[in-house]
Amino acid sequence: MQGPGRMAVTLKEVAARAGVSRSAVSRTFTEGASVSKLTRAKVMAAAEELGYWPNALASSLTTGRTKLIGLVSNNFHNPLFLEIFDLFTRGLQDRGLRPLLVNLSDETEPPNSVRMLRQYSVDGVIVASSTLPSSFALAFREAGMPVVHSFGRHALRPEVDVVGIDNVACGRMAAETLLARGYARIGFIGGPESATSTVDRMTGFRAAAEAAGVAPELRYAGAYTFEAGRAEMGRALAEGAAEAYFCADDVLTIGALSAVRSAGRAVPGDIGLIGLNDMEMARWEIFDLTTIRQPVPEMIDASVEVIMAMLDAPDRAPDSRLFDCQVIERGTLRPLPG
Amino acid sequence: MQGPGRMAVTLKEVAARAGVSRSAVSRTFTEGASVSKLTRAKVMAAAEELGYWPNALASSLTTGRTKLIGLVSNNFHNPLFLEIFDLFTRGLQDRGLRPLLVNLSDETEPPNSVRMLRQYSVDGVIVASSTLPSSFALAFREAGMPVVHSFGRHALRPEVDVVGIDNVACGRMAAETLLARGYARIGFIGGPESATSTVDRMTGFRAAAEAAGVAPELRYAGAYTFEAGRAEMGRALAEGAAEAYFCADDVLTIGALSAVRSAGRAVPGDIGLIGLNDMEMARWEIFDLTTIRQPVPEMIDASVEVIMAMLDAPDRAPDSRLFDCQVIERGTLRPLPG
DNA sequence: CCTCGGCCTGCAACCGGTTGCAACGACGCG
DNA sequence: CGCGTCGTTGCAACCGGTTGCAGGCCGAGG
Repeated sequence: MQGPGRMAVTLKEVAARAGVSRSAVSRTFTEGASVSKLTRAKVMAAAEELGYWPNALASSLTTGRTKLIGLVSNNFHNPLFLEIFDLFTRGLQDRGLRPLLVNLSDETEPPNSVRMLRQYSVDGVIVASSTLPSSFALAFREAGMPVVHSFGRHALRPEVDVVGIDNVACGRMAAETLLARGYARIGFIGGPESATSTVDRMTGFRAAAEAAGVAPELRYAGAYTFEAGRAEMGRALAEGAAEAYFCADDVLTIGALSAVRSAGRAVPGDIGLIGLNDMEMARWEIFDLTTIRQPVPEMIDASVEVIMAMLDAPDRAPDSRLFDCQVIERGTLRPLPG
Repeated sequence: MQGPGRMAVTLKEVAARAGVSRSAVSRTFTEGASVSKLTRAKVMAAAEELGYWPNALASSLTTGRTKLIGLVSNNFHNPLFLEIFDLFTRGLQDRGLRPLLVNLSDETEPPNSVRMLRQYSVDGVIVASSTLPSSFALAFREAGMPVVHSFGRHALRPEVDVVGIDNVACGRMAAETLLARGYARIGFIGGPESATSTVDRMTGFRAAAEAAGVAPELRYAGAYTFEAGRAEMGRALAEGAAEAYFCADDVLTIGALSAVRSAGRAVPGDIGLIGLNDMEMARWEIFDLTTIRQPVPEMIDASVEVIMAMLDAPDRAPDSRLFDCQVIERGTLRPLPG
């Protein structure tokens, strides 16, 4: 049952033991192939005794399928991404796919990663990042791999499949939420100015604010990190802060919260904060963040489904799937009047 | 230069274009093979034009090396592990290895994962977990794969390679740190009672406390999570808490901190806390955790080195590499007297 | 009883590389 | 000039599977 363990058992050995041809063994392990009950039984018995399982890499040579999916990201400092990796690995595993994790933190040009992913003949690539330029996803697609860019930027005629949220709408939603609560002077704290997520959220935020006749304060922390959020909020406080801020990411919001508290001011008493993502930590009582929830599990599920679909129909026209976000009321904003 | 992109270019096409045999092409791309300067140049030119790179999986068939390393874990809810994944992926990538990420959160028995890792012929396996039972690492080794258990339990005659810390010593260090600061009634809050890390840390803690003539309060939160830590600290407070606690993990400590603060008591004024790990978040000003630092980057570097060594000498006797930990003084313990 | 069709089976070629081996040419040396 | 050596090359077999094809077997139908 357990098999000899040490070395890998091959098709040939099973065939010999079962007294059938190698093809028969192969067919026993291939979904939908034509094998008689008897042969299958003999093969299974032999396989069981030897502890045989087909070598996925060898079969990929002829089938052209490795069931390997490149999971590429550069966000290894945002706790949200631990949740994301958890969900992606489970989602892929559940469907018989294997994530090949690629860390692009130090990479600025696509060619290296394209080459690597090609060398391993991944069946598809999931780019999970809100900060990687879309040139990466595009380069993968141009190299002939099915790609989905999760947490990427929406476009009307996208060049690669995107699963994301409407960042402009989220920015608008944030501004409206603040205004509805009677905050008059409001501000935005973004991440890297180069990240489309920050740009779009700012755009929506500003538009909604201006539509209501207020000119928002616009700030950029430069990164989606605690330290960046804290430092930027520190500067805001020094310059006479607004009454409430929309921080473009929860971890940024937590940094801002920290800065406000250690300046001896209260949240939401003195300054209101609203974040974005609703990562697990946002629920932690010590933060109790009011934030805009991004439906991460649903988005990841959709991403995996898109990749699955592309495995069968690689040349489908790319599509953009947007998910609705929703304000989660917790304790960093004063309540709605009335 | 970029090549046609669409489909994968093969050895044969390069050989044809360069006007040489397939072997010549293969040898051009194999370190240390015998090829003349002229042939190599012709091959490289052809390869460049076609955008050829050898298929790593095909070559693995004959070489027996995939350069794939199984990175298996079940800790997808502890922010420390995001740092760990970051460092592991970089460390592996830098050495030309590729992490195949395996999420064992729902898995209780090794056979499934053994089979999966064998199907993909990984060259080695890194078990990165402080809560997975050692039976997993052992099962991988028995299936013939080089294994290193990172953050695993130390043993004098280990059955698999281990890279870790001396948890008993850490427990002792924690107790001594608390006692040196004049805390008289001290307690321990562990994670899952089944995790060896919790057991060992408790053992050391209790031993050092008893050696000083104090009987520590022993508690178990049941998991290394914020909520568990918060709930357990809540119970401790309700039952009349000790003066200071050693929480067996930083995220647990943060949970405890949250409970203390929301009970209207102060840290470290009313209750002292010391954690373990020194994850990034511990430094966040809002927590400012006094904690025992585990040298994670060094440990991961060592783990990767061990795996590399095993690739060349798979039957080396397993060894246990322990790293020293160190108390990092921050703001959750009162200062040393005097 | 013969024929036809469908189900199984094994043969052999193939997937994209690697490698042992023998042959080949150039070169140095006696 | 003959010989041995070395570096280089291509052939062919092989890694562990898959799959088109043709042939064998069987039962059903005429």
